[in-house]
Amino acid sequence: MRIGELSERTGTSRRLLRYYEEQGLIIASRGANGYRDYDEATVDRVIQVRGLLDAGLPTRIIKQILPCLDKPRAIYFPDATPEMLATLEEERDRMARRAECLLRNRDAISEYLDAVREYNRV
Amino acid sequence: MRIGELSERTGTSRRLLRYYEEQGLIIASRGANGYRDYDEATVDRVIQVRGLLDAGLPTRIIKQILPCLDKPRAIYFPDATPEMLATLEEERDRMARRAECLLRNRDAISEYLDAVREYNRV
DNA sequence: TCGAACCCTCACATACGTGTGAAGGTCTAC
DNA sequence: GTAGACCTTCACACGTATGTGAGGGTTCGA
Repeated sequence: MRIGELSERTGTSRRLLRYYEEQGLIIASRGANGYRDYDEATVDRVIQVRGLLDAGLPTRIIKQILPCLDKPRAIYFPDATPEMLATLEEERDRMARRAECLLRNRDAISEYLDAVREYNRV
Repeated sequence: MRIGELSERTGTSRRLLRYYEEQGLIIASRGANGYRDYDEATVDRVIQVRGLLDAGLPTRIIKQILPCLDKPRAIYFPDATPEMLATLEEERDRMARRAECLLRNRDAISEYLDAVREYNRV
């Protein structure tokens, strides 16, 4: 699939798809004419990347954690240095803290909305 | 308390404290000499703001949701227009989605780390 | 064969959170 | 009264994710 289709199917501008490639988050083979050629799985990958970006992670980190997120990651464990594992652990904890913060504040907003609705009903 | 103390107690540069004020996230009264004067509650507020920023929310949004997060927000309900309520609801849902994404990927990382550890043990 | 609709690279632009430093005022302790 | 530590505003700079457009090649249908 070419970049236009991937763009439409993921709701992501062509510019950003090229940027993600530049950052090493997705890969594309090239046709004889130089056009990028994506395979089907890239759709999901782009959606995942966007989710992580929207969740506040920089591409640098996303690039690091993506290999752990591949579905059939089974057989080969890349040269996972202890430092890299430590980084991953750290990042995992950061993510947990972020999620906690988000949920806490989400609840607070919900409470507030409930209170306002109650107030307006009376 | 002056900006230096607030900076130390929140682990936030003076520059950023001034920026948060400029963005309407915190307020400070001024002494006769022009120095900012913060009250005790500002410490918690700054920490909350930092958490939200780290969770990926822009100051624009944080400014909007902060009023709902004040502890004794009881008595007055500000002129909560329907549009603002809708925005809040939307933002709440976005936060939930982000949190979900973070937790999902956190779990994936955990799984990966477990697998690697298992692999290295054998 | 022409035009539309793709694709390419390159480069400049913007918003946002943040750093850094200049130029200068205030306060405190020696 | 002077040095040092604090404060002020202002302004320029950077990294990151994104937009936009120029200049140019390719493909395909009328």
